[in-house]
Amino acid sequence: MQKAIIQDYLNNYFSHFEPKLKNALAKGCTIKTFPAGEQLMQTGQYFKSTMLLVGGLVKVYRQGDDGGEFFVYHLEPGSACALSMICATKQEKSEVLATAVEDTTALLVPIAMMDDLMRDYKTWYYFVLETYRSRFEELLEVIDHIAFKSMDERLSYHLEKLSKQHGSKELYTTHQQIASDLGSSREVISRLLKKMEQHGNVVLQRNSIQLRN
Amino acid sequence: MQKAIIQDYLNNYFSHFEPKLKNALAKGCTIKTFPAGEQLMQTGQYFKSTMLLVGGLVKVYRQGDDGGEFFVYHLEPGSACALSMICATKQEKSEVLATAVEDTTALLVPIAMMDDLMRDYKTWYYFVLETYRSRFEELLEVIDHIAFKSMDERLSYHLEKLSKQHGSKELYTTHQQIASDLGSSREVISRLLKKMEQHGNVVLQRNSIQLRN
DNA sequence: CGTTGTCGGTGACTAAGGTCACATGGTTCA
DNA sequence: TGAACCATGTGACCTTAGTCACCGACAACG
Repeated sequence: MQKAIIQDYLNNYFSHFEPKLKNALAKGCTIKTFPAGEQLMQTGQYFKSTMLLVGGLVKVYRQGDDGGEFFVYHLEPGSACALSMICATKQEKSEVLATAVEDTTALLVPIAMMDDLMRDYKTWYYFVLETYRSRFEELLEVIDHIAFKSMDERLSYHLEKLSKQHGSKELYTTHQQIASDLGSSREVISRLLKKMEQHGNVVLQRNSIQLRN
Repeated sequence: MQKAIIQDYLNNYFSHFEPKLKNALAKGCTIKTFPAGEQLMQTGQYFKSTMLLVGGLVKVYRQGDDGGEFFVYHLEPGSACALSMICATKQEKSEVLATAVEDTTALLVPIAMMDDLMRDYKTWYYFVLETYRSRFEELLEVIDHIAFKSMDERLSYHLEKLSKQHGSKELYTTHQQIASDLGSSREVISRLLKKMEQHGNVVLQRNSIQLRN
């Protein structure tokens, strides 16, 4: 039965929610899955519910007028999409894109529930604020990086981050992909990676990068 | 009497708050003023209250490791500092700097009140979310600009913004100041401004810039 | 096996923006 | 009036990163 599955998810990834809150959520939520590569969110979209991630990995990014994309942050199980929370409550448009990097599972919390949850469960309200705060910080970090750092620093940092995300020193990706994430071009990234390899910081193979150090 | 003054401020700048909410705020708030140039917020600071602006203008900016600063957004009367809201509730450190551009007046809402306000007044909770959402959007806009736009576009945009902020086509500032805001250097800004002047978009004088068009 | 597509490597060039050095011309104030 | 200071203008130069053109290597697949 679905409700039991939802309870399970909540216990695994949102264990700090009190039992009553979990029950309330289990009652109102539905489960939705997205295969890897699928868009969860487009610019200009309206939301009817907020999402709690319970499996997979989601990439959130911004699109420029010219079509270039720019990586902003990842969402992992146990986190919520701050934008969907607020856009849902306020019925505002979304301003970013999100796609599933891996097969992803999310709990959909209908906006109709939000007001009640907010009023009745301090844990929920703290959770929402905390979600916002941490995304906000990530944005500030992104700004710091593009404002103050050079490409090579940003590249190292990005690789580190990907590595932590997947819990592995072996990254399966292409130079082109990294270039889009950082808003740069393939050649530049290839060159910088080469330099890093010469310094012994990485080992390059086709379709994969191994981090040393 | 102070309570009446606070009520007055609330009526002027937060007129959409319902009377009960205004009363609750008036009971718990204190007024604080900051002379132009004073820091309202440093990195690493903890908050004991959240701020509602009721007069003046505040500049929020980020500081790089090297000491360079980078303008993020302005706060005007009628808005609240999203960061102080959340940092206050969560007792987390602040990550940005804020200084008063003009003499500034703010209402301080003690964090002890936040939980109750949040629970009892839907208007307040919507206000908090909306504050967050709009700051979030501004951050995304900043990211767009540094990621996708060239310096001359960013400069024009920044001047426009300053002009709207002060409600005047005459900006009293220095090239150096603009350069810091945009994370660039004085010479570059001077050159670009010169070019804009040649195109008839601005008129330059010592310590001031007049926008045309 | 050859064809085709994707990925990565590389040199040459360009453009944007940052840096340096120094000039100019107001402003202030003794 | 002249010294000190500040905001600005400007040429020369350098670095970073983006672009173009093209190549080789590998994989997939008929």
